[in-house]
Amino acid sequence: MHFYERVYAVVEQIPPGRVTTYGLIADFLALGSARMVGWALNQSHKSGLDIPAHRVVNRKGELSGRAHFPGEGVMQQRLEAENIEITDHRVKDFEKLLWIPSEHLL
DNA sequence: GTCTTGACTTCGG
DNA sequence: GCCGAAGCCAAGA
Repeated sequence: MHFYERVYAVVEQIPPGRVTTYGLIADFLALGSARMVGWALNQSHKSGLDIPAHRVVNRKGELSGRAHFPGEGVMQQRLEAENIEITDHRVKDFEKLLWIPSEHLL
């Protein structure tokens, strides 16, 4: 079990309409570095798995990973499809929609 | 083997 | 509140 497989497991648990951050996932899995989460998700498309990576944003609620999606604006569209409002590449009411792994997973 | 590069975060100024 | 620097750690060159 590589660390990125655990990242996928957590990301898959994020409920639709909610978001979480790289740092929270890194902390919950004790990865020691939030960058590893982003790196893991970068590999996710390669794994052929369907990971809802659009629900993972940086600590400010910005869609920092949008550039790595297949098309332009794909990340935002997927979030809007879950009733999450995006303004200027940021999640509206980010703090309210924030889903904290440690409060829901063990 | 070292060096660079990040879908990041925190701290000092 | 906004920079710049540093810390972080796994790939890829």
